[in-house]
Amino acid sequence: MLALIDGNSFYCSCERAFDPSLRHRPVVVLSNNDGCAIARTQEAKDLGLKMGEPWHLARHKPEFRDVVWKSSNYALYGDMSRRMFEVLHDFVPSVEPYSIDEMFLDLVGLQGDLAELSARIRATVRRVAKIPTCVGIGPTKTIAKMANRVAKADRDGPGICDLSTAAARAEAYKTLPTSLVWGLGPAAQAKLKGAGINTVAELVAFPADEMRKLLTVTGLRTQSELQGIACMPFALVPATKKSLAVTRSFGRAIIEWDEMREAVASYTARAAEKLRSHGLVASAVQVFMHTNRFNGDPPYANQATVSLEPSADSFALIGTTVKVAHSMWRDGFRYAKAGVVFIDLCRAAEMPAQFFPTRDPVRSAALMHTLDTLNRRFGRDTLRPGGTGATPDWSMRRANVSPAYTTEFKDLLNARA
DNA sequence: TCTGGGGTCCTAGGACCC
DNA sequence: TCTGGGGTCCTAGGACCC
Repeated sequence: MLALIDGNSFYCSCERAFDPSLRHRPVVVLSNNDGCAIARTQEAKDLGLKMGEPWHLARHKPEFRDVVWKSSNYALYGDMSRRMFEVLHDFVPSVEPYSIDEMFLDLVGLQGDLAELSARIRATVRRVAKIPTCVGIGPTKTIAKMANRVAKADRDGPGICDLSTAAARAEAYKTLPTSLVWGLGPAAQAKLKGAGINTVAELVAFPADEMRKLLTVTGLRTQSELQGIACMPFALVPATKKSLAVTRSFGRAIIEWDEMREAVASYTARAAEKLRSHGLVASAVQVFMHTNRFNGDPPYANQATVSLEPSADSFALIGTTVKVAHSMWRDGFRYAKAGVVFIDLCRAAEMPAQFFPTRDPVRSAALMHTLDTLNRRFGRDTLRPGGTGATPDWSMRRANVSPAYTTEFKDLLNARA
């Protein structure tokens, strides 16, 4: 049996954990560059603020006058996620983090009533990690996920939905709409509707071969999961990443190559850091840049993918990505976004040896290790490769970001007694 | 002034091979 | 009269997720 626990309005709850003035108020956390709404408290949802709504438009609407907005602060949210994980891990040995705010728990072998256990877990996460949550229980991930959504939808309910028994499922499926099912997006919903399927009960009863024709193997898998047949294994060890990206919109349009070069170099340095932190090397990289698609600027978009000598060396990678970026740069456009995506990743330890390496692998690893150690100890960007900017004026807007309460000594809260 | 970022999986179709 | 078929690999694009 599995449970899915997930933080309510997670980013907003993280902000509230350190700022009591946000309690009971409508709060929204914005995407990078203070662009769109990506997390809303219940109070903000009740006002009609939509997920993904561009804030520069929404903020002028009178109904959102009292909404408190925050720039996103991933250092804080990532650390709060880690705290949530630790609390859960004290209760349940097997925890699989699914996203920053969701974790699957393997309940097999645990004693007692699962709903009662879930209630205790939930209360402890609230008290210790300061995050309100909902819990869904079921025999497969898809069922647990759906149960979680049911729990969330019942605003005055207990925050827990238990679909562990076949009887509970049969009863619930009769009325649950397919839109609550994980993995069936707008395209799938339209097809289901066309086939006369509206409830989860109808979805489960649909002939398997027709389901395959309608929604391919993905839909078939979802159907099996809803029938209680697990197709998505519980994974205690996270799967190795297949790609790793750093992509950003700029705070203002970039029109000079020098600025683009600096941006691409900075994104590459950051992505290379991430590679190393996962113990990975990349064998190929994709670089892209494009203009603003929304504002009527003359459009230009380009991307290129090149193979690499497998590496996680910032200097080597910057050399390549800047060259690739230069090959697609065209003067006269107003660039809004660029990005670097590493693909064909493999573990550094299993990296195929090069016959003619262009860099001494031992010296490269030593240099990168020193770079990472110093930056971990003294703060990000203490040391950075030449040609990368610390906080250049094209960097993203974060006009209302909260302090890094949990990851910077200088931002620690003061307590007075 | 102003519209996010980072992932995974699946399929169709072309290139290529024998 | 009449011009194969099957397999693999790669890529682009779609769909979905948080």
